[in-house]
Amino acid sequence: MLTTSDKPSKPQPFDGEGKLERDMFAQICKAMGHPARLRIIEHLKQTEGCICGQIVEILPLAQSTVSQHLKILKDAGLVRGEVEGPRTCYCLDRARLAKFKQIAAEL
Amino acid sequence: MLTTSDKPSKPQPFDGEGKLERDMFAQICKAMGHPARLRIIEHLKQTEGCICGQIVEILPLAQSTVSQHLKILKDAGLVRGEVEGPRTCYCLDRARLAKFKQIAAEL
DNA sequence: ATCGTATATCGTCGTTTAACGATAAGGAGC
DNA sequence: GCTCCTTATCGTTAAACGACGATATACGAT
Repeated sequence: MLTTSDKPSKPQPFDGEGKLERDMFAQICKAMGHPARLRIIEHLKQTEGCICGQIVEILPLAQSTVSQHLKILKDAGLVRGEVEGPRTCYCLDRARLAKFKQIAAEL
Repeated sequence: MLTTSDKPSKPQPFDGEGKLERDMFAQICKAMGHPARLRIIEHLKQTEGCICGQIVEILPLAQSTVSQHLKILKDAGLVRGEVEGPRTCYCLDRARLAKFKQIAAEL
């Protein structure tokens, strides 16, 4: 938890408690720390699952670049991709996004 | 705003409306996308202004590295540093943090 | 004026990111 | 079987990051 905790008074390398959650949160933040990826999240938010190709059309970026961004979002757990025949359908992991919001809110 | 907007139906380079706020939010996210910087924010949160040296003691990083992290946080507007004689007192910009939370919440 | 302390900045190095084009892999349809 | 179409991955490049030590700067104190 990122809430106020008892300080261990020992200057441990990075603090044990909260470290895992902090690292996770940092990864999500990092994933969202790029306008193109935020744009993708916004779009996914209001479309409830869409084909990768559509995302490519929205952004002024090459298809391979968009694929990279999607991978980063997937690695952060913010997005899931389900293969659907020859194409892939991406959708927001709303639970994950909610988790992010929750941690952010108690920051 | 990151809320639902009318789609311009033109694949503009990145979409005009919301771009500024999105870029700003992306910068803040990026700044928070590192465990050490999150750690700094957490500490600043519960100390209400503290000397740079204290932060250096908390983190297992060199003084110059910490200074760099503080600069990044300052550039993102999350932190303010006031020179106080020979030392510098850093404190959270809580309004900025609130802004971040607000945008995050309406994501 | 000098010394010591605290902080910022510089220069460097290795790693990662962001972008691209080109290529491979996996179906759908002929 | 081939041939599109869609997406992922590879290889490359330039730029940015993260870390460090060393140095410069700015004050307080002696």
